[in-house]
Amino acid sequence: MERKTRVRFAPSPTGPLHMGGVRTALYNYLFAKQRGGDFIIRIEDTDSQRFVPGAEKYIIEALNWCGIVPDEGVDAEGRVVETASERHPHAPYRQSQRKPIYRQYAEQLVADGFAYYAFDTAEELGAKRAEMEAAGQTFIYGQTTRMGLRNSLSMPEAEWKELLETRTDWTIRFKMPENRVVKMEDLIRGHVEVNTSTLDDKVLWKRADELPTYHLANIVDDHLMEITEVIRGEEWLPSLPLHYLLYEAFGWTETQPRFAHLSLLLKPDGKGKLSKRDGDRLGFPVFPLRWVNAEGEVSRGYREDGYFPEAFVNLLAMLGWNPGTEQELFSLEELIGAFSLERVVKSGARFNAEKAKWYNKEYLRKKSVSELTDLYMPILESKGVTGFSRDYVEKVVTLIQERATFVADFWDIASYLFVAPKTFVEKDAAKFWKEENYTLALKVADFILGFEGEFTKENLEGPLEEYIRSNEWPMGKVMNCLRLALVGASSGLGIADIVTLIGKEEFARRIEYIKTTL
RNA sequence: GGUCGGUUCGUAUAACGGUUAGUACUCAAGAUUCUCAAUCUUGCAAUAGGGGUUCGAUUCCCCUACCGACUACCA
Repeated sequence: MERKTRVRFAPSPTGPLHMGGVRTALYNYLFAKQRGGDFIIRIEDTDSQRFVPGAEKYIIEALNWCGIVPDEGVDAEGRVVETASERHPHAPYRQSQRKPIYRQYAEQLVADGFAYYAFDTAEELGAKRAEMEAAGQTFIYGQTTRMGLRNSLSMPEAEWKELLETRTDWTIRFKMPENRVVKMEDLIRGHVEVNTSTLDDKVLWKRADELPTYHLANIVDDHLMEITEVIRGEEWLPSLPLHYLLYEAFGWTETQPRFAHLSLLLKPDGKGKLSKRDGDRLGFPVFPLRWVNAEGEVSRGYREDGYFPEAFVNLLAMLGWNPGTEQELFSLEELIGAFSLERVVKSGARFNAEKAKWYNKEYLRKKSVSELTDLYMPILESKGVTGFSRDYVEKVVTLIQERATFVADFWDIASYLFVAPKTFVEKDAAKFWKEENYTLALKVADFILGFEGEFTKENLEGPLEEYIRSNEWPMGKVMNCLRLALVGASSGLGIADIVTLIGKEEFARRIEYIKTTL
């Protein structure tokens, strides 16, 4: 039976979504869309201790910014997403709201002999663990130790049944079978085998808050929501055998989803996975959107740093996946068409900030002048620049578009097209602002001021160069002298471009100013 | 420590037994230009080590090294 593809991204609202998380969501989304399936966002908030206010909203907003919109799930306001005309038998999508669902499944496992009640307190277990570690050993709650602990397997029935009633801090643990080899298939890694004798009895459900742990909630929800493929981070690979066993215990193996475990994003330098600290240290964002935590600590975001969402999505897609061709630039739509789990790389990908910038630069070049102008206008305003027509700004943008990586670069590249330079680069001035140069340059300035006919680059450029050449003046020196007056440095746009853009009067003003200054 | 996963230029990756080991980013040099940028050209640079299997291994197997994840009443 061919089932409709349904995948989910299941973040835990314990903080802002890391770019690695966005990549996981993206791969899920691409996989689903390519197959005409559903992409679901499920919030895994079963850990009341680590809940962070605002995190869920952040996650939804971040995905939204990337163009990753769910077919089912919750939106930023916490509403159930309604697509098309379909109703959602799978709601709610927040595990805390699904609380009543889980207990029966956990109890069913106990009844069927796949799980048991455990009454050891966290303190008792902590002490045991410390004790074993002191002796150089590792404590695991499992087949070798469970009979020596306090649970419904080791205690007389009457006794544990009483504890079940009187205490509210017990748990339900999975009874890991002994010495069984679990054979698993991963869509990315292939065949994986693990012997259950190395595994412990994981807690599935907690009486204290009447909530399941990840493992139970995950399996139950994936089953109930008819998930067909689970694409998640590599950190889950070690618990895959447990999940297989859980599907088996529930009798759900027929509809068990297929699994794919993605490798992690690594630090650009040194060892370990990419962390929040790396961004601060190396100067790039680790999060899609800016985030301010409860302590007021700010983490920068790709959006706020000036990355286009298309660029961000593109660079993320290429971190651990490749199309098998030499194409590097992909729109979301193209990614949907080209994506495949078979071409996802097994090894961890080291993030490279330079390449990230390159992507943005490419996307900036593809943008329309009009769109870039829309983005640049507010920046100009924030610089206190007013009084320039949109037409003028568009002309500026046209000239500098291919020189920039971010829209914010526009100002650094060509602020002199809006305001006269106040300072002059000393080194450049020393090199070009010499008498033998500027006497000539001032004559050229007079030529420009006296230029008749329509004042455009096309009209001016030829005659201007011709004038300098015919006099056999040194082109480079003269031009750079003028540039110094116009730009404040000996680098920048062509003289004809600058002059025709700022106009004769402003040109004259800058020439007068530099005469008195240098 | 144990379990599982991984290892191709600095980085991202291609080559799914046969290539002068390709491409992109970065970096360097040159060309071009009134400068800078852009652009174009060229260059630097890799199969972790050791054993097998094979006519032939980047590719398959084993060992070692290194990296990573997991080893919570966290996800």
